[in-house]
Amino acid sequence: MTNNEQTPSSDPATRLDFIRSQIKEDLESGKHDSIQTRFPPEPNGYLHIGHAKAICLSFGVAEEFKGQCNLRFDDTNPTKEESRYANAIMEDIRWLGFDWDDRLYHASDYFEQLYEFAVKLIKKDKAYVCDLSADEIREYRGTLTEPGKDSPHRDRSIEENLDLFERMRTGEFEDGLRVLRAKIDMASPNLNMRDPVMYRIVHATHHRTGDKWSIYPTYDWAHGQSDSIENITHSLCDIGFEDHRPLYEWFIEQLGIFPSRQYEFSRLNISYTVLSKRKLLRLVNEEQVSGWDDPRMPTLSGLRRRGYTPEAIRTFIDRIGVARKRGSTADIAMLEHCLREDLNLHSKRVMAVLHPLKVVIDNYPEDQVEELEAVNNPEDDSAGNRKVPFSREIYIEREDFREDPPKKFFRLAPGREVRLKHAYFITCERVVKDEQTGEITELHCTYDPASRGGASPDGRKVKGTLHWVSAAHAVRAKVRLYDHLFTKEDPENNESGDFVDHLNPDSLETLTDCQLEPSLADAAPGDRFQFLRNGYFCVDSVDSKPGALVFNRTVGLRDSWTKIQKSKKK
RNA sequence: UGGGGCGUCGUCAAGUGGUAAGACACCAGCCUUUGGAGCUGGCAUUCCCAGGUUCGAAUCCUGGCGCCCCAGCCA
Repeated sequence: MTNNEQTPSSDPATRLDFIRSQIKEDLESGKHDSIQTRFPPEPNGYLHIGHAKAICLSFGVAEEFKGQCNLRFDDTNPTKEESRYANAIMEDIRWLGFDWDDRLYHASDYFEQLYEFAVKLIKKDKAYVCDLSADEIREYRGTLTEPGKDSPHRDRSIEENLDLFERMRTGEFEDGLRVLRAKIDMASPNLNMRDPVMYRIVHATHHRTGDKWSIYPTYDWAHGQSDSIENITHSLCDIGFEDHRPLYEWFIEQLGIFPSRQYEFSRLNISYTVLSKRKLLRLVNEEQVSGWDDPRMPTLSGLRRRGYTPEAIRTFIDRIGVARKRGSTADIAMLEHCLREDLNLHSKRVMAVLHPLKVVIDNYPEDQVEELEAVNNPEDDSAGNRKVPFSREIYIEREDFREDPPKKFFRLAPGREVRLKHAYFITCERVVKDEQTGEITELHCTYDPASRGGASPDGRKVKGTLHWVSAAHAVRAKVRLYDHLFTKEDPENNESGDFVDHLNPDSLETLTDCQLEPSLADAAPGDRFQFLRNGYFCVDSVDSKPGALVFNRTVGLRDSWTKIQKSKKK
């Protein structure tokens, strides 16, 4: 190496994880001139944030070390895979910010080559056709502590194997009647080496190859060989495949093809959610959520609809790092922190009252309307200002008033003065209640004209600042408040039953009578905002319509008031 | 009592023989026209345990203990 420009970071604070260290070493030693990775999703479901880790890693290291990352659909099981999934997967990867240029591949592109490889193995007496049933194969495999037994078909002649294998391909046999197996070692302590199945007979229409094939390769047989065909130098996968590595290498060695190498990293788990396709599919099928893109789902499409930014997800993935231990769970608070960090910098602030309480400002002229100046984003001067209408009747947040305020409650109460953000100081003079129910229906206040804009006219302090919306100008909208999908930190690993039992019954609360400032009237699907003092919200991309806006709460603001209250209750 | 992997703060995670990074969370305070943001400080005398080697060990050796993964013709 004449230079070390390929090192992604010279910052000593940014230590390389074990994968990047390996790559760096392979480049410096001259083992590889450049690196090639791949992301190999199976098109049988939607991508979730666990996949984002794999995507960021495989595409990320390729970028950092000036190599390439292919997108390869691992479509070896026609009974589970569909094109619609493939399309959604591509959309999600692009949304995250990665690109495979013209390198879109499919394991099914290699079926013919794989078949020839298999014939080669048969000719080397390293593979054979086995007539045992699935159950029998399981019995013959032995157990964790006992070796397996050789299949009675293990010693078939090469000619017979060749003939049978070809007839498997032509579709002569029924599903499950025979399989092609690698001839390795039925006594291996590694179960994966006990003559693993390479091909099974499946008469099903494949979403790309149609009815051309009646045999399909298994993961173990297809994956490593596909890697090798694409000259993948570093095949990154999750740690569940660790035990498969000897098999991965055995196939490559027997075939004498390009020696791709597999490296395993720990899969991502996140507290208060589940990250397994099988479980997510179940939530969808059982209609526990509205679909794969329900904003509560940890799928990329769900997170996107919820209002997450790709930047936040990528930052999160960077920060949790890469290691190779099993069973590590990132705190969802970390994810939410990365989200807020990004949203705080880039979201326009607006005022929206979620639980409206009417306030009449008695000393404010009846028909007067003022256009008050409001800062769009205190974190970003270039975001500019906007005008917000103010009038005699406004809405404030119901929880911003307490008739009998507890200690440290800085908001409105009888006789108390607070600031209306961007507007005036008001003092609560009178509380109007429903005679029957006792519910507070209206507040009467007076304002101090000298405090226009929210400035203190004489230096007097007000502890609280409230957001508000002019009643006459407000835009009514529906707002959905989302919370964690599960009530347990680890719903996937709970001895006390099924994970769906721990679904959070309050994961979605829909508010139908929210009052928003008028600038929001023409917000478009996907637009993100910070509702002042409330949190970050986005316009729902599916259900929102002009004139009937629907917002999703992406994540709340950090809320130290709620924290104070909770700690007092203890 | 088969094989593989892993044990460093509540969580994620650096550290590869020279005297425990960082992030999140948490706590205290400052500041504030968002109880937001920002800022300051605190937060592992100790690295699963026990021995050993060494001037010196989270890092090396020995022996324990604990947790996770593998018995699909799924990936």
